[in-house]
Amino acid sequence: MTKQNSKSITIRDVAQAAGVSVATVSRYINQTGQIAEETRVRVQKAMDEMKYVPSISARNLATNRTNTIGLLLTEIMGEFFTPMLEGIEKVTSTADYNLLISTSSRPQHGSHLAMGPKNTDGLLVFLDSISSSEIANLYQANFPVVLIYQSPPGGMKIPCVTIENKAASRRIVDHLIEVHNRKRIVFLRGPEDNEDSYWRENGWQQSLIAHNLQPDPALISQGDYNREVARNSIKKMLAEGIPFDAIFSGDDEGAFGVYAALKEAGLRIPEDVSVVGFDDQLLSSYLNPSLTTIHAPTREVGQEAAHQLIQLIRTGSAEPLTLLPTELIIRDSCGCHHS
Amino acid sequence: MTKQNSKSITIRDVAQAAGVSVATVSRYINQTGQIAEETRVRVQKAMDEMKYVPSISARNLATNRTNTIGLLLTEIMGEFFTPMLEGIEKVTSTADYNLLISTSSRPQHGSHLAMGPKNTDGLLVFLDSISSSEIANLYQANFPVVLIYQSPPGGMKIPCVTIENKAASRRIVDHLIEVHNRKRIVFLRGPEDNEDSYWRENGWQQSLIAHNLQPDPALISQGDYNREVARNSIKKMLAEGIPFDAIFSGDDEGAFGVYAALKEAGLRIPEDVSVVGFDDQLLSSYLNPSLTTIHAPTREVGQEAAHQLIQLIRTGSAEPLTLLPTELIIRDSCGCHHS
DNA sequence: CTGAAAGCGCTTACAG
DNA sequence: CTGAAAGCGCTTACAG
Repeated sequence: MTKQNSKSITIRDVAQAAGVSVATVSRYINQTGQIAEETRVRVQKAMDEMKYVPSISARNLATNRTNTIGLLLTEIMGEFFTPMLEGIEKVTSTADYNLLISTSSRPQHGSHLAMGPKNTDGLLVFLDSISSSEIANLYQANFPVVLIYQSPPGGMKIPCVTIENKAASRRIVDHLIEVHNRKRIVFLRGPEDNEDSYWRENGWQQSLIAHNLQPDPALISQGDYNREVARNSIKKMLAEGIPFDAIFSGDDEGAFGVYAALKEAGLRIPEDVSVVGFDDQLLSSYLNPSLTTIHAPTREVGQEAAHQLIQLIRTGSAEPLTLLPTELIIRDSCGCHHS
Repeated sequence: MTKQNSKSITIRDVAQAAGVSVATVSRYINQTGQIAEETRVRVQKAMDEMKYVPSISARNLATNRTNTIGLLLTEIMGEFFTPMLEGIEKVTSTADYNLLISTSSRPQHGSHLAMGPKNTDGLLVFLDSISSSEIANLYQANFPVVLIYQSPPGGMKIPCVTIENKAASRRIVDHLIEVHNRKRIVFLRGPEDNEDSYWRENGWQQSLIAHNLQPDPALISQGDYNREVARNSIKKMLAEGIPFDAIFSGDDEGAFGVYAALKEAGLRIPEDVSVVGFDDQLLSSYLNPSLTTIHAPTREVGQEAAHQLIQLIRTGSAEPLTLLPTELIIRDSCGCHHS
């Protein structure tokens, strides 16, 4: 075992060196209570000389706070996830919170969730990383939680931050129909029960109806927010001879798979098939042709969620629902800018 | 303030309910020491009924361990970073360690580094996220540290995990020369003092020399592992009329910028200019043309680093240097597979 | 403005 | 196999 600071210096050592009580040192460090100027100097000097670093564990135990925020995920998902993490990290670190990340609950002897009131001050819960009943437990314990990309189950009043899906989806499908005269537009669904996907499909449907086009169930297929799944879905539709002239993939990730499937089939984008996505990942503008999509402000979602959680921790209340605006990004894959 | 568990249940409550001492409950939870079967049952039952969750802070204070690993970064960098984080997270969570992430040191009253012996059991230090003197401090305190993509400064024996750069770089340049008959090959450097970039440049140079081509300083330019910087560098070279027929970008990120610059100039890849990179990011295979590059096993780097750190924490020693192999990935941008 | 002391919830020799 | 008790390093009423 590596010995860690065999004789770590404590607040007691500092107090002694400065000729004051530990209470005074504590007050100085935490800037709580008045302290004579002369005393401050002595304490600071002692701390500097001894290179004192407070014990977080002891502080946590004494205050019943942890100063850390937990982030719960199912997995760290590639491109999509990174900007969100950046946003979260930026806000939490600025507010002097530690960020604890956990992708899977790791039940231990006598524990239930890897994170909770005992080791965090509040939780950021991404999508369905934990079950509704676990959310309910936290909720009942009045423990600060903010949901990301997921609205609270069954009537719980848990703050949630997510993005506007439906109107944007409707707009992108409108574009396909009105500008590019597409009539048979495939919708590639996300994973089952995914809220975003639900609203995106809803937007797709409304657009069709508004243009007197009948939503054809045969044009709805599984994309799962996954390249390979999307790719196979399109291959299958092609093999089955289902006719279509455009594809609205529930997310960009799926659109990448669509590109592959279409390419393999010798179909051209956008001449033969218009393709549009949702998310506006980094990659999307680099595709050939560049992908027309809807920009989801993922980074801002992360920031906003962290903000709300910190506010919830500090004041006891937060915005019930934060709906971040999305934006239509017209590029080449729909048929625009195309000679 | 949100009240957290106003009356949180403790080990004392469990002990009382089970009719044993707290010592026994502690032993049971930690599986240290023998306990009568009958007693175990009673304790477990009490824990279940009360939904007991141990206080991490108290445990940490008592044991002087934190069970968390700190990850120090300069920033969370896009695509490149994600796989590494995945690798790290996987290993740490499997070994039941918490992962604490910090991108910037946030000096507080009386503290020096956001992470250290007081709140972590060991540190994963990525690139130059902290200064050499801080590394030296940790080293002298015999605190477990593993360096990622960076060798230890001045003779310190700190374990390091990184990738093979030079031989792979030499190989990719060889390929450009031998297979595609390129003669004026640009090298786009990474950020100043970046070790990887140094060795990649070294490989580039050796390949040229081995083929009797004089390394031309005019062909070395700044890429900074950054799209825009790389793009501007190439635009500048083009404007200055410096002739070249291939570009070896120090990393894929820069190669993306190269694509943009070449495209703007009306130059074709690979017909007019071969382009190759280093890293093999997710995006690279999706570019048009797909990017010939060197695969850096970033995910494995993360895993391996976490492994080494945990070993270091537990046994007191680890592999001094772990050099992960890289692999040449031939795609289209060099000129292969091109009719 | 400062100090003595209790308490936060665990772990761990030390006895038995 | 089990318990009593000290100790981990802080914070925070309570007095003064």
